[in-house]
Amino acid sequence: MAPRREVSGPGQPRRPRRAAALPDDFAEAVLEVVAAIPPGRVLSYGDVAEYLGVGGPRSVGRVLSTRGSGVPWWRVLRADGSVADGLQELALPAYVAEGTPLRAGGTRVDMPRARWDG
DNA sequence: ATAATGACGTCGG
DNA sequence: TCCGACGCCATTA
Repeated sequence: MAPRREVSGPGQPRRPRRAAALPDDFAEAVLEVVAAIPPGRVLSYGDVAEYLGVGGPRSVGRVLSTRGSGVPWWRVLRADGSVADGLQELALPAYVAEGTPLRAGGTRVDMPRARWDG
């Protein structure tokens, strides 16, 4: 089936322009899932990876880091409900605004209650 | 090709 | 509950 791989054609755009060799497919899938998380709910990086069935938590984190802009990235955090340092300043207020269940202290999300069952 | 790094996860103390 | 160590996956030096 098929011809594939016409390497002789100079027209192949290729696009290894820069990094992000993560298949756009994967990146799009991640962004899609994140965008689907309703306000007040969250998912861990591992949850997203497990949901997609490929890659790992770190891969998901990389996608959000590189192409995270445009989606509610704060709804994806660590499995223990903590947020990467540097993002708390932006994420915590968002949780309060969305009514996301927080643990005592208000520095971590109450995962058992806030985890989205997509 | 190997080592180091990162928006992670799990285990042991 | 807090901290450190090791494992995973993909990218970069």
